[in-house]
Amino acid sequence: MALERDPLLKRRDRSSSNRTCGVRTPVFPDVPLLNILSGTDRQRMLDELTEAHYEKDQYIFREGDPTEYFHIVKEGAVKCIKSSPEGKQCTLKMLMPGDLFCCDAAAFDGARHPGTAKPMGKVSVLRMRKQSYFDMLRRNPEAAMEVIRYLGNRLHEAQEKAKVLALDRADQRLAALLVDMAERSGIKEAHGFRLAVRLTRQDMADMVGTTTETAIRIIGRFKRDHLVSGTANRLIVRDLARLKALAST
Amino acid sequence: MALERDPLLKRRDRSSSNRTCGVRTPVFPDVPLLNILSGTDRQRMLDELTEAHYEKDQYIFREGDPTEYFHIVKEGAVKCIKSSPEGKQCTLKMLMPGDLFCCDAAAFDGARHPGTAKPMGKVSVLRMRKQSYFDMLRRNPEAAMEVIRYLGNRLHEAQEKAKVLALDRADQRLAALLVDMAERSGIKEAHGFRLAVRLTRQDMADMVGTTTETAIRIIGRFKRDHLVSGTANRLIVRDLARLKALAST
DNA sequence: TTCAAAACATGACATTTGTCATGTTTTCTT
DNA sequence: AAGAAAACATGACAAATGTCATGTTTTGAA
Repeated sequence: MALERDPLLKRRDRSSSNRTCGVRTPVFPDVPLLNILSGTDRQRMLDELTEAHYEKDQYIFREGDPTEYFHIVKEGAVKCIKSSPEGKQCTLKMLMPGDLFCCDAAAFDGARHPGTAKPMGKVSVLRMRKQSYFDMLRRNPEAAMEVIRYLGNRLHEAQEKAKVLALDRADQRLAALLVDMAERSGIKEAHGFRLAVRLTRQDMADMVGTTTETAIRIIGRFKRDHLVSGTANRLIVRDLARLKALAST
Repeated sequence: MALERDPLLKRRDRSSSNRTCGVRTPVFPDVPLLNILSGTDRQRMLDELTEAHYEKDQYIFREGDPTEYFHIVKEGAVKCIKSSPEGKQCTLKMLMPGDLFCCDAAAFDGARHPGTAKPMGKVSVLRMRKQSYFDMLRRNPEAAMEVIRYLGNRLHEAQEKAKVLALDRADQRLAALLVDMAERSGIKEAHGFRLAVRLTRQDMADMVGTTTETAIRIIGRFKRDHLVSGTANRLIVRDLARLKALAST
């Protein structure tokens, strides 16, 4: 997933009012939504997209906050979390570069965020006031179609996740998680795929709906069986095939 | 949720080629997607919507089938199910009158259905070939916006479901299900809300990701505590408040 | 490099849930 | 109304997972 700047913008002098100070609007070649537009419409959207940066200990927004922006992940990983009244919490989705968020209905009227968005480390996101975003969609049916396509995929993903939570054991869910992470953000190394995102046992537990202890024990077993190695800072998925088999036993 | 016919169509002579034989195209006042259109566009959509009927033992479509239509539930309830390789299955969503399905991306290119749609009893659905549907969306940005809104809500619903599966115990999940069903399809009676949809313990188990036995035991407890009464044919939710409290302990 | 904090690990035990077997009640069909 | 099938019920036990306590290793900041 390339992260170069849009050549069109390379040395454009930006004067948009709500941009991050001194930063050129950056753009991805790999965000279909941006590539659908051309000409004035494209320029207009680029003008209204601004970049924001966050650190690990900040929140992009929290459950219950009013929805102001539509977002695109530019760099880094963002997790979407929800908590229960008892204080337990779960991670619904790990957003990677190119992912859209808040592209949906919750943002339509005066709605509030149904979950919290928190960076996994340093991240940068592109964002746009929701009114401009909706105006853009109304002017560009193809862009709206792209958002429908994206939301449809997210819905199927969420339903697949619900299925896994409903039917699979903790070890299968963890295996599925490792496979998914390796395929989405794994960097090929001598003995397997190193995960680009730092993932603690706690993070994994939150992603598959178990406790940290259970995740530790299961990953421990996986290590003994040479399916994975390492720890959060340098987690390596060693045997994708066997993990896949375990996930869908 | 009123189910009257659209007065505009009351005695129109229909000659559309792909309609169900001898049946007038029926329309809902309560489907926003249909009310957004007007004039020729509305008429055009009505002309292309046809009605189909199914019985309990049939499938509307199955996991893996090619996607041909966009659908709207007209009458009855439809469940969306997914199965695991081991043969276990879960119900992801109960679609009620007014719900759209396959309004999403899976239907875009040559994609296949990610799950199965099965009637809970006699149902009728309105449907439209996906090409016509997409053309309609491209011509009507407001309709596309409505689909985005609908998909956004469905996504949040699915994520909420994943959260509940990840964090709550079986009894809390069942309580949440009963509250939801009572609020969405409950008919007020002397001692509570009677569910309009026939729901066996098995159905409930599939909806909350447990086994039938566990569901039976828990509902048994609920009966002893006067939270519910009756069986599939006549299930009554008696104490919504206490069920709600249990669901979000 | 050192030290505190975070992450990882493990044991013992409790709780929840699943599994299988068997029997009763309700519902549906004829 | 009768009989078959589906739904509901319950017990005994097994397996999976959670909880709590305690100790070790790794990581990151001074």
